[in-house]
Amino acid sequence: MPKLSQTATRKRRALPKAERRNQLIRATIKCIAKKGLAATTMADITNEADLSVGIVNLHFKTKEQLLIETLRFVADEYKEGFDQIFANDGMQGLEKLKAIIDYDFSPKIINRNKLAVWFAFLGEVKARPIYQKICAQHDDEINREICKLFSSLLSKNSKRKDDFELIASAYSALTDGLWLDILLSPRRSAVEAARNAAWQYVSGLLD
Amino acid sequence: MPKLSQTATRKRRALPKAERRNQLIRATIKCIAKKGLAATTMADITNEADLSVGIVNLHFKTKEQLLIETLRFVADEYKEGFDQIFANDGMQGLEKLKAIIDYDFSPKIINRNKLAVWFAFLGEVKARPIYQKICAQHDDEINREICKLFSSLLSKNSKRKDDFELIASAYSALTDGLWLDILLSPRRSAVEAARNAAWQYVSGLLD
Amino acid sequence: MPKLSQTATRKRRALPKAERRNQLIRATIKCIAKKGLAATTMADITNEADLSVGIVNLHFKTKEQLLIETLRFVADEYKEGFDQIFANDGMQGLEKLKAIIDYDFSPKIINRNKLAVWFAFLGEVKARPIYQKICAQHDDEINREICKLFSSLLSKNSKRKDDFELIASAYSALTDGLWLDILLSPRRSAVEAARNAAWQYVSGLLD
Amino acid sequence: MPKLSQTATRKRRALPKAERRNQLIRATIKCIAKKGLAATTMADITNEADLSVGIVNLHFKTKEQLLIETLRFVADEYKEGFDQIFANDGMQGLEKLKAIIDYDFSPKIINRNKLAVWFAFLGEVKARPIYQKICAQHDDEINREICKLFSSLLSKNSKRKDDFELIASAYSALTDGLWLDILLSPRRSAVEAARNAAWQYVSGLLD
DNA sequence: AATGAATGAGGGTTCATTCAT
DNA sequence: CATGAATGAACCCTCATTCAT
Repeated sequence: MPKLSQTATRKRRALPKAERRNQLIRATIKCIAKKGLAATTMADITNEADLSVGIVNLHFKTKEQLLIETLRFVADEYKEGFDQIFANDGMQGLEKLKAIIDYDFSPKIINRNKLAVWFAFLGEVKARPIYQKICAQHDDEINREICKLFSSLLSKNSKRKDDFELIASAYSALTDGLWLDILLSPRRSAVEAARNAAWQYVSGLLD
Repeated sequence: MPKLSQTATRKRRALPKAERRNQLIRATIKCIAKKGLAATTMADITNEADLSVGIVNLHFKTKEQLLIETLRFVADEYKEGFDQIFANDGMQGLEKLKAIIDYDFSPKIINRNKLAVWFAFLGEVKARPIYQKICAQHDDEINREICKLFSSLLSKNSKRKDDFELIASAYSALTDGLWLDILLSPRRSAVEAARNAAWQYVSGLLD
Repeated sequence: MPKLSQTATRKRRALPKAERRNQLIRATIKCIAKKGLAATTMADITNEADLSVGIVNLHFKTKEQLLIETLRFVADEYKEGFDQIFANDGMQGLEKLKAIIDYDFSPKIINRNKLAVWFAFLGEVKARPIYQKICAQHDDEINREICKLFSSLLSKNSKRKDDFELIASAYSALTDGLWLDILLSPRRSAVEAARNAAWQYVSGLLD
Repeated sequence: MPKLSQTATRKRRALPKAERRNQLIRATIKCIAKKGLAATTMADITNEADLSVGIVNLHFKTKEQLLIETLRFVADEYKEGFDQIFANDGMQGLEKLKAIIDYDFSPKIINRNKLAVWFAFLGEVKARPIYQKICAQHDDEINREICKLFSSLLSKNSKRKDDFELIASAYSALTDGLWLDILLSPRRSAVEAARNAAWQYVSGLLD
């Protein structure tokens, strides 16, 4: 039982639940990018959000839950943009692939904070199946779409026609690897080079 | 006649310094793979090594130091095998590249524990420049070698001749991405598929 | 993961495990008597014992465990003295009962700290079955002995002969009630009065 | 014609102050019985009462105050019934004592929730003088009445005539002890046995 | 009068580090 | 060299209290 009669409160606010949750998730992203997943404390996060320490347990039951929802947030955000492109029936085949590449290396995605968060969670995946599950969820859907896309793109290429699955995997892996590259070596030119590399891979396939 | 049975030694026999260090580093790798970088404690590590908690301070100044040396150990190990291939003058061009690919997806490298450790550290890179530095060190050298290799391989390919740097980056990124893929989805077939994907990429370039 | 590299330690000691445990249990008794079960913190206890906060989790897994063992300690201590009297075959019947009464109101038992601890735990019994279980364990044995004693004492009393169980319960309840009385009103004379009351009850039965 | 169905009122209709207080005290009793004094939180209480957390502060200044008033509530309730018996001039001597015993082991008093609350507070008495004071208040008056009763009952008993104070204390202690017994071992028969034990004690005195 | 989001001191617990043995 | 009991800063989380609504 805690000591009775406590000191008074200082500030005051009151926001819709969803807004507070987003505010906290955004703060979490910043902290993970700045200090790493291992070293980020609740105090860091609530400090960053300029809120009191107690608030996290009000909106997320535990720190672990906050982290999970943060990962989900980042994953969902990526998936959303991806889906928009795929849902766009105005684009077809190569044009769509081009759009995906542009998206994958656009400032919206190539944000070192978000990349850092993404790879921070990936780094814990082996030890935390829940992270794995969250990542896998979107990955499967994305992979299916990419497969379909390559399948149609390669349908007329008698030589590569049957390799579309392998090629789709390679394409996805290439993207992941290029992202990691960007995270590791934040040269200004890296993003452009990465996009070119992705594009070169793709165009090389379609000769 | 001396007694055959000896009294159990309470204190472990002193081992050569280097051996103890290796023992601890191997335990660290196992722990990080099992529990993740964030959740691995000194007690976990010394338990895994079946040693006392005090011993780490004896061989490594701090936990941080042990982690750094663990990362270095994994990085060095990879580099060593890589260098052996490159130092082998008996192989040339495509043969060498083939050897590299075989190596990159050989059981020695594709060990889920080591992959987990590798990506665990990469996940903290943005927050811990020291990790970044350790990774970059080898990466630069490796990249230089890969560049040289592609430069020579593509020298007769008028169309791609000037893109060897881009291609080398793409190749490295592809490898990283495929490793990540294997870590994330440990299907038995993944390794073979990954090797094929890498090889397909390479062979596609050299048509 | 906690911050790496910590500050140095100040004091140093090293006691046999059992001694440390006893030291902590004794400190716990003092704290509960002084501040109550609800308000006693781990810091209070380790302060009282002049030890560091971390030590409790070294010798007892949790605070709850420490509390349980403290209750057990107090209960065992009482039972031990009780058993000594009952095991003493030199005493018989009334003499033995007299010895029990003397014991029940001797300074060893009538120690306000221990009484406070005892009733503090009893106060939580409805909510914590584990406390209940610990108390019940000894109580059953003690009750059995008291029953036997009264059974033999009353065997020649044709009027009360069959009520020995009821009387044994009443005797035990009376003792509990008198202890509570002493805890509540710490007049100096209370102990003597309590002993007299117990004795009067007993002697009244045996007229 | 007015609509028959009314919109649900978001805010509870204001209740007379006294009623809300009682509602909260009753909830407090339930919670203490269920979770113990130490583990009962304001949230538990307001939940149990199906009210908002803020309301306690409105009707009781602090948690401590609510607890104190809860103890007072239980104590007052007992005293009230007791006083009614004593105020009843229709009964005299033994008849009155019989009524007291019946009352002490009637379902109104032998309610495990209330017993639990009562002993929960008693368990904290040494540490919280305020609880002690509340208990003592009634106890003194009750003891005086019981003394008077035994004084008159024993006036013709030349042997015990002067022991009426000791006997009154013993009687009260016996009752407390029997209550504790009931709290600890909730066998169905315990209440009846307890009443019998109390009655046997009393009748034994008056032979 | 009533609500419940927000606060933050304080709680129990963990764990890297130290050092007497 | 090796051990492991001891330390204490720092962690996550709880919960009595406040106050804008």
